This record gives sequence, C-alpha cells and structure tokens, in this order.
Amino acid sequence: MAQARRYAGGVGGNRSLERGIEILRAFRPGVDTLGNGEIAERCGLPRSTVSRLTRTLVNSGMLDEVRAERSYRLAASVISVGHAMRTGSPVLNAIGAMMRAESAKRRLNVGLAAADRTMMVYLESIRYSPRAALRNVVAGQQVPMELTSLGRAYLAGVAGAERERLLRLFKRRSAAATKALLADVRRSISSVERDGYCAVSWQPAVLAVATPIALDGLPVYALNMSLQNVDRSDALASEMGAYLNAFAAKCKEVLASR
Amino acid sequence: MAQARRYAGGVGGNRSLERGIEILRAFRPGVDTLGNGEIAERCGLPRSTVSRLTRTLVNSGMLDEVRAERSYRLAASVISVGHAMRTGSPVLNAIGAMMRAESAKRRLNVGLAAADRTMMVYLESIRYSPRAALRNVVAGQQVPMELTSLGRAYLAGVAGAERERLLRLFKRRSAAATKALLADVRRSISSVERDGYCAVSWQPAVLAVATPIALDGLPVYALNMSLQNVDRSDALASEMGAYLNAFAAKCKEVLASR
DNA sequence: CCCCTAATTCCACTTAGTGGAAATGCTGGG
DNA sequence: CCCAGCATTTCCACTAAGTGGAATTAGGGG
Repeated sequence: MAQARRYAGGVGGNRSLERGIEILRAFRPGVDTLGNGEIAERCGLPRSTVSRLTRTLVNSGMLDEVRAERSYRLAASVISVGHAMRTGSPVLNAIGAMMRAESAKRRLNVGLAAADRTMMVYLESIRYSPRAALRNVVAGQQVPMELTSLGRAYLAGVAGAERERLLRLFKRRSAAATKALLADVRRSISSVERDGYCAVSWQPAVLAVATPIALDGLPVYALNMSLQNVDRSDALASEMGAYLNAFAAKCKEVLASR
Repeated sequence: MAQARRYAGGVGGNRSLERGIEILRAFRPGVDTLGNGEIAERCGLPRSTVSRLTRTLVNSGMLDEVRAERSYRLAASVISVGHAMRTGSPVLNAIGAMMRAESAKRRLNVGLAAADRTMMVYLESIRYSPRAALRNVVAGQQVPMELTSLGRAYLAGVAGAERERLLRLFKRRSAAATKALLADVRRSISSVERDGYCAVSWQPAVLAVATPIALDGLPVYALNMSLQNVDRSDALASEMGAYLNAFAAKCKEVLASR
C-alpha cells in the first residue's frame, strides 16, 4: 500500500464546500423555500450536516432564513454574483450589443448559452416580439442539453472525451427513448459539422437553429436564433441557418480580436 | 473554563464553505479573471488553501479555469442559481409585471432591491427610455446602501439593532465625510418615516425616490422610482414620491394577499 | 537554455467537521 | 390548555478532513 492515506483536497476537493454549493443548487427555478429536511433529502446529506451548512450560507449572505416556516430561500446576493459573471464575461461583453441589434434586424430571438452540467444556461436570451413592449431579455434560464439546438451545437463544439461523457449521462437519464434520442443528437452534431448549424424544434411551433462558438481560453458557447409560431420547414430552417452562420462569423471575428 | 472547546459549526459556521463563498464574491462586477494569488490576497487566505478551494469550485461548476493564464472566472452556473432566486422570489413574482407597467405609465425607472451586506442589489431595475429600443431591465447590479435612496429606504425599513450595525459599518468605511453623511442618512430615514419615502440624488442629474417594503416572513426590500436628466427639485421629488407611495400601497396590497 | 516568479503538491499536525443520539421547539388535535 | 408527534437543532466523542508552511513543479521572459 504505497498510498496509505488520501490527503484532503488531494484531488476530490473540499467536501464541505462541495456540499454547500450542492445545497445552493438544490434551489431550482420555481422552488421558493426549502427546509433543512427537504435539502437533506435532495442532496443526500445527513440532516445535522445540512443544518450547519445552511447556517453558514445564511451567515455568508447566500440564503435568507424564513423563521416562520423553518426554511430558507436564496438571498439577493446570489444575483449580484450572477451579475458579476455577466459583466465579466468577455464573450457577452463583445457580442451582447450585436445580438440585440441582430434580433431587431432579423425579427427573431437570439440567444447565447453555455453548459451547466447537463443543461444549457442562457447568458442572454433576447426574445423578439413585434410589440416592442413585449420584447425582453432573460439570463440564467436553463434548457436541457440533449433536446435543444443550443445543447446539440454545444456538443458539436466540445472535444471527444467530454462529449462522450455527456452522451453517456443522457443515456442513463432517460432509459426509454434513448436509442432514438441519441441517434437524433448525433444527427444534429453531423449537421453542425456539415452545415455549420443544427435545427431543432424542441417546443411545439418553435423552430431553433444553433451553432457552437469555441475559442481557446474560453469555454464553449452556443449561439442560437429561433422563431415562435411557425411550422417546422426545411426552407425556413436553412434560411435561419444562413443568418446564423453569417452572424456567428461576425461574432467570431470580433472575438478573435479580443 | 466551563466551555473548554468550541465545536465546529457551533456558531461560526463551516469555515471552508465560508471561504469558498468569499472566493466567489471576490469576483466583483468588471473583473474578468482572477488568479489564485490575487484571490488569496483579496480574501486574506493562504495560497495553498485558495488553490484547493478554487479547484473544488471548478469541480462544482461555479468557476471556469483559464489554463493559459492560470486563472479563473465565474462560470455560467452562477447565473442559473441567480435565475432560480429570481423565479423563486415571491415578491418579484407578485409585483414584477406591475413594476413594468408602472414604468411605462409614469415614464420613469422603477426598481426593486434587497440588501447584500452594505450594498443594495437590484432584483429588477426597469430603465425607462422614450426610445423603446433603449428600455431595458437589469438584475443584480449593486449600489451603495448609504448613498442611495434605495439603501436609505432599506435602512428605514429594518429594525433598530441591524440598522445601527450598518451605520457603524459606514462610519468605519469613510472616516472623512462621515459626520455629514450619517446626518444625511438619518435625515433620509426621518423623511421615510414622515412622508413614506426619501429622495436622493446620488448620481448627477438623476433624482430618485424610494420606500421600504417590510413584510414578515420576507427580508426588507426597497422600491424606487427615478428619472434621469433632471435637476433636483422638491416639487418633482414630491410628485414622484406621491406616485411611489401610491404604487407601493398597491404592491403591499397584492403581497398581503400572498 | 536557464533563471525567476507563481502556482501546486506534499505532508506532519491537529483542529474543524462529522453524524448518530439526545434535546429542544413547534403545531395541531383532543 | 396540555400533550403527542414530528422536525430541527444541539451535543459530543471521534477522527478524517482540512490546514498552511516548505518543497516542488511548471511557465514565460530574457
């Protein structure tokens, strides 16, 4: 036994910190408050441990305690960290304005997303509407990687090992429709390799096309364009694809010159 | 010595988790990447400790590693947590749409903020512009508590002990202008108590009024309205104050009925 | 190619964290 | 009003997990 002992943080990282982060992530969109019991269950942790960690998160300002119902909710601080992320992001800084202009010019939704485990998360999603008052911008929304154009473009953009790791995860997730789904994902990846983009209609009457943006020193991003209230049509998809390719080229140019 | 030993997490909380959160917070808006050395300095931690904690944060998906420059940046995951916070927030859910309508109706900026240590952070800041294309919504931006109407309204909304704690912190921060500043803050608090709102012109040519929203089971929020490109005038301030009081009353009504 | 700087790994030390068990504190029913 | 039942928090013996200074390794510039 050459390696008798595994030193803390040797490779697995700091356990308490990992668990604390997992607790924050247990607050998925839509859930308001969580009690220690529910957190313990969701994260698979002993209740006493959760009790201590949530206390710490309250002290650090990441959780607010709701005394009355003995539960917690995410505190406002988490969005200031989120804001810091967005203002720091060199990609969003470089192309955010261009995205907004493009959305207005082409009259469609334009989005930029990155991977968050097996989901894609929008750094910015510009929702076009003919009625100016209804146009809006969302950040932080998650969509499933394997089902969306955004996610499949991302998969096309990452190197072999990481891609295969993710595909294996999808397999484990939905045992049933897996065969067909994976084939479909691979078809989208080929589509990106062939045409530069892939088209997916994840939600009814919404057609989306996406393309990866992979530059070194940066994680892989995916750029998409989409339109509501349309039927899936190859003609429309290739028109949007052409717009997207042109726009992505312009973005990469801007990004290459830092 | 009755209490010989302080048990871990007894009251201070979990150290590693606290430190990890502090590392995330070291990424303030505008900073793109931070190296372990710089993080160590900013957080006052030993470099080896930082090295281990940043590794953990990368594994947990909260940081992206920039190999080339041996540094880190906030990962996209942080905005998905931020998004979860916003979608979970019962206050924002209840009055977000009303705020947007009010901004359009009154043709001014409307914001909702909560406290983050000694800063106020916008859950939503609706920036009005006559040009529809320039209207936008920001979340997560921080403004200093002691200098803004938002912050002072917040101070007016929190109970004695917490308020005094914060005032002491401001004192420690800016030794010089403290006397006058604190007096000004107290004047704003009185203004809230008397008129329901306070008016402050923190940035040149911007006039803002704010009022606290304190409901139990929830942290104290502050609601504000503001206008750019105007001179400070008491007439304008009291007109805006009246709008704000009316709007805040409507909000509280909606919030009271859950 | 080699120095210099900064990050990472090593490792002896021990404290900070752990989790089962006991205690406490709410809540709703009788 | 009190008590049963449940959930959360505190206690504490135990020790593995984490710590930080020292040694090492890895970049990057001259």
